[in-house]
Amino acid sequence: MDYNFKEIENKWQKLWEENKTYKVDIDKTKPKYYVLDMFPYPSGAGLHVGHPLGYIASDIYSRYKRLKGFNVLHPMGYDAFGLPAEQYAIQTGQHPAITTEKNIKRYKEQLLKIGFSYDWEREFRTCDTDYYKWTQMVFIELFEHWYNNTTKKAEPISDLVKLFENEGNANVNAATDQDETFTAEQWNAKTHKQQQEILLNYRLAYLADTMVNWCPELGTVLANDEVKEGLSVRGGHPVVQKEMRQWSLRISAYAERLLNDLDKLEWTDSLKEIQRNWIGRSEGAEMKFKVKGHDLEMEIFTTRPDTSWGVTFMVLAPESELVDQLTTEEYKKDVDAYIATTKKRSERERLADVKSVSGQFTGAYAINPLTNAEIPVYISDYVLMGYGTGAIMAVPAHDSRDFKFARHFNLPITQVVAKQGEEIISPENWEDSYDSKEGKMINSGFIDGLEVKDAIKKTIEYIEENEIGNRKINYRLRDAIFSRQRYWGEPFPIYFKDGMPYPLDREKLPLELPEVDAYLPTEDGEPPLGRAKNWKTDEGHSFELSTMPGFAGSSAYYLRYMDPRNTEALVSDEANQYWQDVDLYIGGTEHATGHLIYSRFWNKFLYDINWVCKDEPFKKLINQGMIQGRSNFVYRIKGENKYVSYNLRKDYDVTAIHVDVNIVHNDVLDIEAFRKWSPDYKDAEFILEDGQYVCGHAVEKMSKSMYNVVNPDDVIEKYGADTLRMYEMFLGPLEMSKPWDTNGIDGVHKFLRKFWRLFVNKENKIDLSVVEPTADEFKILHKTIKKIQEDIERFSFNTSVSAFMICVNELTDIKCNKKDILESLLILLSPFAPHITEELWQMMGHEESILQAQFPVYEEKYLVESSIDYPVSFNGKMRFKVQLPVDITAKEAEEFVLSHEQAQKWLEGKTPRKIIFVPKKIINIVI
RNA sequence: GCCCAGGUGGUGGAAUUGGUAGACACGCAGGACUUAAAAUCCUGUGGCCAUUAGGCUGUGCGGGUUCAAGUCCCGCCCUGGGUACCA
Repeated sequence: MDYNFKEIENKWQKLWEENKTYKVDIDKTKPKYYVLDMFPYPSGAGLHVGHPLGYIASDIYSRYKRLKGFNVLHPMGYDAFGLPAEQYAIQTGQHPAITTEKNIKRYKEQLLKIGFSYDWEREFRTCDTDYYKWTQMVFIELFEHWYNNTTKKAEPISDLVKLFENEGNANVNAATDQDETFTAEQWNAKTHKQQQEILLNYRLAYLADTMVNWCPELGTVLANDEVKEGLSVRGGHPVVQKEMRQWSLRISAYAERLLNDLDKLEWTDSLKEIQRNWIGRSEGAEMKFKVKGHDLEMEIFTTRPDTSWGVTFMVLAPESELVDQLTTEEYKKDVDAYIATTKKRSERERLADVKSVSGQFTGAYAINPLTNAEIPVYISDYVLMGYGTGAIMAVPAHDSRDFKFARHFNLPITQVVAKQGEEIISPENWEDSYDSKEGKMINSGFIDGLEVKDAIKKTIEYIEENEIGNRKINYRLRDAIFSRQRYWGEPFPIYFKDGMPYPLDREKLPLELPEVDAYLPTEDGEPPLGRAKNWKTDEGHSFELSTMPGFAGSSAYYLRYMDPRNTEALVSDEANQYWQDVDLYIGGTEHATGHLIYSRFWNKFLYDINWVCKDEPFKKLINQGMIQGRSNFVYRIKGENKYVSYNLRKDYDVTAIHVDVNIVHNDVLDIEAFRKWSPDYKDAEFILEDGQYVCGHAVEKMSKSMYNVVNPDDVIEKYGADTLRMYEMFLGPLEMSKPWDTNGIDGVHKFLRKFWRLFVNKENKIDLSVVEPTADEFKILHKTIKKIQEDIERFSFNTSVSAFMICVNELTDIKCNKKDILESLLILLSPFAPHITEELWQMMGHEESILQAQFPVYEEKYLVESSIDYPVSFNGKMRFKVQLPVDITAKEAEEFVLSHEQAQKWLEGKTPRKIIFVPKKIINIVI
C-alpha cells in the first residue's frame, strides 16, 4: 500500500495529544536540556509557511536530544498583550481578550498539525492573571531596588535609605540621575515627599520627566527600539519628541554587565555585534573648562583628550541648562531665536537633514585647561543633550562634524595629529578632517611626538593629576521607557498618594486589568484606564493609568515555563535549580535590540535578588532567517482582458499583475483556476507558449496583498506534515533568508514515499530480513549516522536531510532490507519526520514508542573510505590511483599517512608502487 | 559614513580544518512501462572543443601565497543586515 500520510499523521497527533506524550517533569537521573522558541504574538492572519521554520528546527533538535538521553524541556505559549488586538478592539468594540483567544485557538490548531513535541501542559499566555501577577511582582522589586556601582549589583532601597540617614549620599556610588549631594542631616530634615522624590532618582523602575518618543497616531509612547528612522516600527506613523512624566527602567545601570557578559554566550557574532553597538561603550575622559568671567564650568566628554591642543571652539546642546547662564546680553536674542527654531523641528526633520550645518555663537569664551587659550562657545543641534554631558570641545582638524561647523562659521582649524610619512599641508586646504587614530602628535606641548594611543593615555594621566577631569566610560544605551498609554497590557501595581507613586501590597497582586467602556483615551487625554470605574485602592488612592509595554511580559516567560503553575513564586528554587537556563533559543534577529536586551537585563536583576541561579538566560541562540514570498505574475495586454505568457511578453505592451501563487504550479498557470479566481478574469484570453501559460516571478515579503502567502495547512493537506518539516529544512541553511519555493517540495515528498516502500511491500506488510548486514551495508549506515549527528549538532539540517536521501538511495540500489539497518534509519529520521517513523516503528512490532529509542552510535571501522579511485595531482604532473583495503579502521589508516614532503622524498628515484598521500585526511593510497 | 554577513550551474543549495568544485534536490532533455495519461523507474545535464578517448576553461573582478585556493592574504565591485550628528 502507498504512503498514506493523512491517516498516519492524524493517528499519531491524536495519540500524542490524548496521552500527553511530550509532558516532561523534573528527572534528576537524566541531564536536562532546555530548547525554547521565541513565542509568537498570535495575529489575526494565522501562521504562514515562514513562521514554523524556527519551530521545526527546535523541534528536530529537541527530539534529537531526547534520543541522546536528555530530559528535554520544550514548551510553547503566547505573547498575548499587544497593539493589533487593541486596535481591532477600538474598531469593533470587541474586548481584546476575545480576539486574542480566537487567534490563539487558530495558532494552536495550526501548530498541532505540524507534529511538534511541545509539552502543552506548560502553555500559558502573558495576559493570564496567574502569569502577569509575576510581571507586576518583578516590577515592584525593580521599584524597590537601586544599583550599586561598587558591588555591581542591585540592592534594596531600604539599605540605601539607611545609608542616607547615616551619612548622606556623598559616598554612595549608584547608578542615578541625582546630581546634588546631601548630608545625613540634610536628608533627615527633608519632608517625606522630598525624600521620595530623591529616591525616584535611584530606583531601578522610576518615574521621571523624560523626552520620549510620542506617536500621536497610536496615542502612545514608544521605546527606542520601537522607532526606526523617525517612524513607529508598528504602523509606520510619525514619532515626535515630547517631554512627559513616564515610567522608565534603569537598564543603563547594567550596560557594563550586559556588554561584558556577551563574551560568555554562544550567539552568532553578528547578533553580539548588534548588541555591542546598541550598548555602545566608549572610553575617554570628562574634562572641565572654565568659562571666562564666570564661576561656571563646562563639563565635556571626549574620546580624544589627546587632541586638546587642537580645540578651537566649544559647542553646547541647545537644551543645555548652561546656555542661559553663559549667553551674553548681546547674543541673547539670537540664541533664543536659534533655540526656538530647533525646538520646532521634529526629530524626523533633524534626522533627514544631517548635512546642513547650523549654530549660534553665545558670546561666551571658555578657557582650555591645558593651553589656557580662550575659545568661543557656540550652541548647535549637532550636539545631543542625551549623550555625554551635552557639551563638546570641538577639534575641527580631527572630527568631521566639527570640521564642517568650522568651515561654515569660518573658525580656525589647528592640526595636532600628523599621519606618518605624509607631508603637512595647511588645514586651510583640507577637504575633510583627519579622524583616524594613526599618527603622531604635533603642536601639542608635552605630548608632541607621541603616537595617538600613548598620547591619549598620557593626557588622561595629566588631567587626573591636575584635577582638570577624569577617565570616563560612556554608554549609548538609554533607560527603557516603560509606560504605554494603552489598554491591552499589564496594569502597573502602583498607586499615587500626595502625587508620589507607591507599590501595591504584594498580597493584593495580581492587580487585574479593569473593564472599560471604550478602548480609547478619555476626553481629557488620559489613557484608556482613565475610563475604568473605581480604578483606585480601597483607601481611595488612584492607580497608575498607563500599562506596561510588550517586552514586560516576554522578559521572564522562559523562567515561568520551568514551573508554570506555581502560585508562590515566578519559579520555584527546585525547578530553577534543575532547568537552570535556556540551552538553545531559536528566533529572529529582529529582537536583537529589544526583547533580547530586556530579558537579559531582567534576568540579571532577578539573579541579583536571588530569584534565579543563572545570570544569563539564553546560553546558545540561533537566528532563523525569514522566509520570503515568491510572487507570481501574469502579463495583461493594456486595455484588453488578454494575457501573454512570460517569454512572449516583450512583444506586447503589458502590465504585470500579481496572481495567487496557489493557482500556479512550477510557474505554470492553472488557467481554469485563474478564470474562477475573480469575476474579472472569467472571460480572460491567453497567448500561450508551448501550450502553457508561464508566469513571471519575484521575491517579495510574504503578504496578502502580493497573493504570495502559502498556508502550512494547505501544504500539509497536500503533502503531509513530515514533508513540510523536511522540506522547510531542505530549503537551505537555517540562518539564511530565502524565498518559499513550492517547486522543490515534490522531491522531498517523493523521498518519503520511497522510504516507505523500502519497508512496506504490496501486501502492506513490513518484510525484513534478519540476516546480519554486510560490511558495505554497515558502511552506508555508519557513514550516515556520523554525518547526521554532526550536522544536527551544528544545526545544518539541510545537509542532514540530503545525507539521509543519499543513504536511502544507496540502500534501495542494493535492495537492502536488513532489520538492523532499517531500525537505525528510522531512529535517525524520527526527529525530522516523527509521524512516518513512529508508524513504521510500530509496524515493525515495537510496543514502545520510537521516542524511547536510543540514537544509534557509529563505529569508526566502518567509516574509512575504501576502494575508491582517487586521482591526486602531484607537482602538477604525476597522477596516482588510490585504494584502501575494505576492512581497515580509521586508526590503522592513519598509520599509512605520509606528509607531502615525506611522499616527495620517497618518490625520488623510484617508480611509485604504493604510497599514501594525504596531509590531513586519511584515505588515499597510491598504487 | 562606520560595523557585520554574504556573492558558486537554468534554480534552491553542497564542499566541516586549503585536497576530485557543483553533493542532494528542483527544472530540463531523452528513454522504459502504458492504448494514453498519471505514478514509477533508467540515462544525460556548468561552459567550450571532440564520434569516443580525452582536452581546455570555470566559484563577483584584479593581483598574490602554495605542490594544491570557492576556502588564506592585498586591492576593488556588488547584495543583504545593523547603526548613525554618540563627541
